[in-house]
Amino acid sequence: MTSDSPTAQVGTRNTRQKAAVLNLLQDNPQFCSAQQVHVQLVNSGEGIGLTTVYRILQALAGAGLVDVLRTDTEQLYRHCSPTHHHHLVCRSCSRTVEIEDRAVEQWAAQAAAEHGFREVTHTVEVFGICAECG
Amino acid sequence: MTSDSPTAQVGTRNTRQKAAVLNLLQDNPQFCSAQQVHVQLVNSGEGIGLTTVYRILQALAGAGLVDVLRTDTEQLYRHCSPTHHHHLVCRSCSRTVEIEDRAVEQWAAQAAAEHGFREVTHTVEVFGICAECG
DNA sequence: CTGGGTGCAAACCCTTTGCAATTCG
DNA sequence: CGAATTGCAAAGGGTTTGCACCCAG
Repeated sequence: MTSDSPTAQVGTRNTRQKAAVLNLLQDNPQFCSAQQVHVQLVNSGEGIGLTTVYRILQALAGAGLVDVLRTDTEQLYRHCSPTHHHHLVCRSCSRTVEIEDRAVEQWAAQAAAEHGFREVTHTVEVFGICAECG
Repeated sequence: MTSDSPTAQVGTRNTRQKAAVLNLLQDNPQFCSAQQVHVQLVNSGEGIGLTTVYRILQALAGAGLVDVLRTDTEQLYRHCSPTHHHHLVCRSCSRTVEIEDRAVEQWAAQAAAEHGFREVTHTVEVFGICAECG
């Protein structure tokens, strides 16, 4: 938590690979796995290794530029707005909507405080079937 | 759905292994991994295979008798009350408190409804450092 | 008896790491 | 040039599966 700059540096060098990953994420508003990102990049002609995709994705997540969603077996990444928010994800088509509400934050903070917990964080994910899939 | 026997809904037979796992979980109010459960059972003299622990834990989770919490690398299981609730977990010692608040449920339901989502479910986990560890 | 349950070992699968070659600055 | 970055191959690590044996009903 040491960088607040908008285009927070992910590492110190600008490489073709980083640009490619970041680019793909910005065009894709959906959650996708590291492997999917890799395949898509390779298919679109970008020479990039799977390892590198993992490393860049980790760096981006650490920098808060992408959200991470854990499923049963893998982690999904998605470009996101820098402000705190949560997701509403369709169980069927994975369509994702960012949602936000201060009430939840307050509720979490208060519930934690009541039990003497400090340095509170929370994870919230809402799942459902979207209108299109319904 | 009424269950009189402790191993109800988890397979069709009552075995020593199922009873042992269920027993351990009931004595342990904390989240613990399948591997931890296995080690504890073996140390206490219960002959049981790791595979079996995994299978029983899965069955219990499916039957709603235990909660599942996903961390970076593993899944933690914990005996839980049958009613809907969430957890407040200490990042340091893993002490866990069940918390509940209708406001969150309503918030999630409403947020989903606003975007046309149906069959809504949600996952909420609150993390912090408990008083003892602070 | 009979089929669900068990358990060992090996397979799985996503993810991470070792290390040499590459490339940005 | 020098250090950060890349990428292949191989290791890691929790979880699942194949298959033969076992035991609750």
